[in-house]
Amino acid sequence: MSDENNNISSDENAQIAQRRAKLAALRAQGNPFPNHFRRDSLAAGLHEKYGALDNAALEGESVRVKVAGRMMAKRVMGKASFAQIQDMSGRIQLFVQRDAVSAECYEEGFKKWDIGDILGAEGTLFKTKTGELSVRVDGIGLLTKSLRPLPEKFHGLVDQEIRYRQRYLDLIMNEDTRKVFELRTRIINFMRSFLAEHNFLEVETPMMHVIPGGATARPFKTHHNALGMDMFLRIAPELYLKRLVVGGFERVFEINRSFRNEGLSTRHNPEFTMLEFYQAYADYNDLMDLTEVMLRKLMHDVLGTMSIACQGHQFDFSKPFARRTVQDAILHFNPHLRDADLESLAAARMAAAALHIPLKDSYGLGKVQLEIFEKTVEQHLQNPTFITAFPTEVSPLARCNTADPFVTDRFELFVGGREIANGFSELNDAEDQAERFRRQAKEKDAGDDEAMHYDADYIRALEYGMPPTAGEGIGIDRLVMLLTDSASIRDVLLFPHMRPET
RNA sequence: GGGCCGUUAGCUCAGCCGGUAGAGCAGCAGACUUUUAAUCUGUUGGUCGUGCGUUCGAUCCGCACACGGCCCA
Repeated sequence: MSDENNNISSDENAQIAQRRAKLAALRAQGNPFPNHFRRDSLAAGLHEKYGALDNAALEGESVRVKVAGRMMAKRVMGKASFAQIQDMSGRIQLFVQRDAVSAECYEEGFKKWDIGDILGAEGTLFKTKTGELSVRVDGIGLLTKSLRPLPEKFHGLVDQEIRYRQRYLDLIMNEDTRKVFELRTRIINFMRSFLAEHNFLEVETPMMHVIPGGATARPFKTHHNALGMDMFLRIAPELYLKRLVVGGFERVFEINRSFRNEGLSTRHNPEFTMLEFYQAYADYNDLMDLTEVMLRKLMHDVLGTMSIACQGHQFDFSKPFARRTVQDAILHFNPHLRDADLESLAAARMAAAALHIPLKDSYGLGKVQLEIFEKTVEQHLQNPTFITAFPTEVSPLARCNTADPFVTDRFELFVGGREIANGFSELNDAEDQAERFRRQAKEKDAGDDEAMHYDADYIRALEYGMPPTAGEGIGIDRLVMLLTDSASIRDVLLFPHMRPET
């Protein structure tokens, strides 16, 4: 180990120096980072089990406990002190008396320890005269010396930047933050077990792709040294999951990261978590039904409510989700438009121009319709709503509708004006898929760097035959934002992407 | 990418018309054996985000940059 002078950070201050001096004194007496203490209780468990008893009953049972955690409060009153330690479950108060732990331990140990230090303590449970369940400590030790002072006890840590950059500190200080991430995990666990119960097989597919596919997005590029080749971080797992359906895994899902090389915003992080699942012998209507059942059960089981408040709006999951097509939705929210305005490219372009929606010359009717939809409809889709029949032009992996091949058998689910899920009956016609890849490749050659590559192996897989299948992707981060009332994706990512500190 | 706002002690925040900075908490020293934002007495702590400019003089005014927040594309 380096000595004290070699290893100091640039933001040292007097308080840290004082703690380093205390640590140096501890080192002189022995190992200041012992790892022998074993607790037998967590704070929340004690409150749950003994919180209802009065002091007479508690003292009568003389319950011995060993607890450990970070000291978050310390109130010294001469020869007795109160402290609060925080563990993974919550907080418990310690009552530390000099005569119960020895004068040596009290004066030279406890009184010199700092808020933020990690302690182990044992003793018996009792209730103070104000009724707080506490441990009457008869043995206590320092388990880890903390060198940095914690934020102020009352206001806590408020600075957004520090909360994101030093999430560990945010988690120490803010119970709300801990709750968000615990809920995130419960949401993901729910979906995992829901799908497993419905006979879906969880799989892991490559995150490093030679041909990035499954979405229209710019990829991150990396390089494989031994193979001497560029590779891409995946923008979606879709094409690999469908290869597995070809292979006979007729229900598969994956929950993991994808990467898109785009800007950062309150809704975009370069790496984000998607759930994708695929079900053979099902179509997009089956998946809408499944999604509705899954989200309702998620609300019920995990949140315990069918109505959620997010950013000042209330969303109701108790009623059947509305379902309407892209065209119907456009007409509904633009009463001045009529069917004819969406039926030819020229008319749709005029309608878009009247709405001040910028278009590129390359856009066909489908893309123009989608632009109008995004600019005039999405924001109004507050309660859960499935939008169906997206134009084929903007759905290169989806199966065309049999009656109207201009659109695909595809849906997106919107809540609070935001897309939560995207699913469709899969295109399993290898020749049609090859033709769509060729069109995408042409657009890529023409300069659209978000257009898809031609994936010959994927076509080969389809040529063996993929059963009729429907697939869906759910943006986990955005779903968690919705369910935790979070304004920014950074609030639901433990370590959101940040520019380097200066 | 554009607009607006922010950056002052470890943390949360003040700081008037430009005259080298304050509070609370935390820390340090002391008192205190049922406190809980403990209390009481005393006290340390600052390259005011970075750089340039204007000025006799800049935390304050101007410009640029960095990071963050909000809104827009």
